[in-house]
Amino acid sequence: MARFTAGELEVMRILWEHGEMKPAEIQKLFPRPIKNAALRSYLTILVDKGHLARRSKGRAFFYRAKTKRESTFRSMLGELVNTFCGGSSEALLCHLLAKEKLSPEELLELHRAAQEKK
Amino acid sequence: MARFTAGELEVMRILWEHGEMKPAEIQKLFPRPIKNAALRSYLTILVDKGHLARRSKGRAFFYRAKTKRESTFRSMLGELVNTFCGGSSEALLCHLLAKEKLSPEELLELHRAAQEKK
DNA sequence: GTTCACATGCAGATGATTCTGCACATTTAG
DNA sequence: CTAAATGTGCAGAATCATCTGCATGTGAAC
Repeated sequence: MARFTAGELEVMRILWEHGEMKPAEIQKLFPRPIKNAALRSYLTILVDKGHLARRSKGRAFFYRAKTKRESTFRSMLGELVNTFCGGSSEALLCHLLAKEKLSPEELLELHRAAQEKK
Repeated sequence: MARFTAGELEVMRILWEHGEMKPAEIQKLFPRPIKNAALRSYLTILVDKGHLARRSKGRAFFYRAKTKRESTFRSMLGELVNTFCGGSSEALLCHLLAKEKLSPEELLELHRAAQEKK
């Protein structure tokens, strides 16, 4: 559902973490130097797409994420799984387990943590 | 490293699976109706970017993937982990374990499978 | 040879993404 | 009041992604 370009995602990450902000604040947190006007161009597009909401407060506009971090994560993870793991998460899990070099004990600990999270 | 658009990824998936092909063959396997010329437009771009190689064979051009499926997978997975899991795969693992509703036994079985894969 | 199917070459339209420049409004410092 | 700093509005340039149309070339069937 939610497909973002690299630049859009940089904006979303900041707003997911910091809540409601105005462009100049986002600009300071941006992972690379970006001009204020260039950043506002991203913001306008994201508002048009419905991913951000904005409201006037004082003399500035404040922006906040409407599209949730968690649903974007699920959507992007789903696309990855579809493309590379035949649509099932099992292959992805297997890949991660192989890569992470976990002992069975660590794995079970992780499993317990996952159960708690639910 | 390797960043693909949705359309480019559709092409790459087919070539990863089928090896070397000419446009008309790719066209038949394409997940949606696409005109031959539109498809060739993708192919040209992917060759320019270095993701595909092409060679003349008979009267047609044949295309094959230069960028490997496995490295693209790693790259996209890495980006996902960076964006949503603070750069460590652990949170992703945890998320997947919670979602997959595995029993500890199934988990250990998966773990064994992962060890073997290495 | 003629004709048809298949394949590429090329030019470019369209819209999205990314970014720039400049004008103007408002707050704050002197 | 004046000037600098900070904020937005707006117009649009540059590039890329996606797709279309038409011309041309070549092999195969007749």
